[in-house]
Amino acid sequence: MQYTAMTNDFFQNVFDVVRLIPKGRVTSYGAIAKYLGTGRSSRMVGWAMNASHGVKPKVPAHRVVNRNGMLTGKAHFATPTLMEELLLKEKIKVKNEIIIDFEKHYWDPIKELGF
DNA sequence: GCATTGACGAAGG
DNA sequence: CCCTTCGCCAATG
Repeated sequence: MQYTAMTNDFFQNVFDVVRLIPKGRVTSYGAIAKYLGTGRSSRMVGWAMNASHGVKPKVPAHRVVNRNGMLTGKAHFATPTLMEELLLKEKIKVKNEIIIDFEKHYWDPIKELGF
């Protein structure tokens, strides 16, 4: 596959940040976007995740949800239940496609990694 | 090349 | 509290 220079760079950047998310923690698309400096372009983060399938070192996309803690991207996984299962393995409980105690598991790259 | 869409988010009604 | 609009930008039709 061939992306434009900018997107390719952006994608790799997003993947790198997602891989830095500690186990049992989650973050939001907007937080990643802000950390990367793209700010409001949170959609591009989601778009990047869409290309994360089959990427080599595995990208824990299941640790990335929207700002409401909703598993909006679960439909894009191999199976509709895979995302919930992966989160559950990391002691993150999910109810009705929403992460319980989302703020408790929230991991902000800007806050944790520093800006 | 214009219109629509999207794993988002904030603001307005 | 729910719904709509706007911004953002790449991909797709």
